[in-house]
Amino acid sequence: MQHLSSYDPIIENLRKRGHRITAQRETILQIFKEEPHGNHLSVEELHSKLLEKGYRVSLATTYRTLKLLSVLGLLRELDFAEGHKHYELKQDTLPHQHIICTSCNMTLEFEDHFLETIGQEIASKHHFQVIDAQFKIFALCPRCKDK
Amino acid sequence: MQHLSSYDPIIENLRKRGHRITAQRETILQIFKEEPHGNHLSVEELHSKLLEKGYRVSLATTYRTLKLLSVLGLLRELDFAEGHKHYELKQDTLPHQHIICTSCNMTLEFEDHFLETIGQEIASKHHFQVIDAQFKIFALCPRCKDK
DNA sequence: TTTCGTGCAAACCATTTGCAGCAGC
DNA sequence: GCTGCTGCAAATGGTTTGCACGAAA
Repeated sequence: MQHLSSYDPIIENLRKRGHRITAQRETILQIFKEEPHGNHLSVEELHSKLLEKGYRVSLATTYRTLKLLSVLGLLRELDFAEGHKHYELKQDTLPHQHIICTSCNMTLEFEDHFLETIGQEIASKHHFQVIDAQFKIFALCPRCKDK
Repeated sequence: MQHLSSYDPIIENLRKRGHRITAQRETILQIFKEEPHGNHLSVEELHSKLLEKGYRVSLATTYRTLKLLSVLGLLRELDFAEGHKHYELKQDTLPHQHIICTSCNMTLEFEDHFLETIGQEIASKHHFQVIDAQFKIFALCPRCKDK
């Protein structure tokens, strides 16, 4: 595939670490960039969007790409305990965390001005190097709690 | 099975909500109570301990019991993103959270004096009813980060 | 006696993997 | 041209489920 020279920090990151820039990887990144800010996608959702748009990327490659980008710290891997994982771009997103309804699986993002910092402090106290700090509130949403 | 009249809040909770008190459920709770404070067990670990001690509880029942106790809010369901869940007793444990090494899966607990409160505040602002607030720091442990 | 809970084995489903061919560099 | 990446299909592994039997209340 021919690459335009448009600079992209994630692509650069991949290149620097010796990973190849393939059409599949660029396409997957493209989908994430088109998502509303802070939105997260499950593997199936991402794969469906790829197919809808006419790109032919196998499920296996989708899994492999998401895993790679997560390990490299370019994606955030979210687990809402409903059987599959969700992913969101890490760059450009304001720090935010999630409330998950354990009944209907609805999720809600809320801004986070200081949890990030708290995570850093706690980690360095124990000599750990932070990759991602996640605060998850499992709860019943307004609709479900009234049942 | 004959029950001694020893009072146990979890057993009482089950009884009140119309669930039966079976030998399997009592045994599983017993294992958790014997664990060091704040310790968490995977389903397989729990099942192995059951068999080691001579109790015959099927894997299926182990899964069903853990699910039930979690939904009832008596166990805390923890997901460390390594393919399976962990569980810990919710009663009697001081609020604590986890740092997880994404390389070797080692986990470390740290006390938490205020994250619980923060979770409550955020949730009520959005009219959610908290079940469990989990703060997880994914990081590299001292040993793994030097590789 | 009436459910509910359990054990067993089969089913499920998200994710991973072996391998041959293709593409990035 | 070398090697990593991809697609495909099969394998894997944690978790769930249908069903008949046994136990709690």
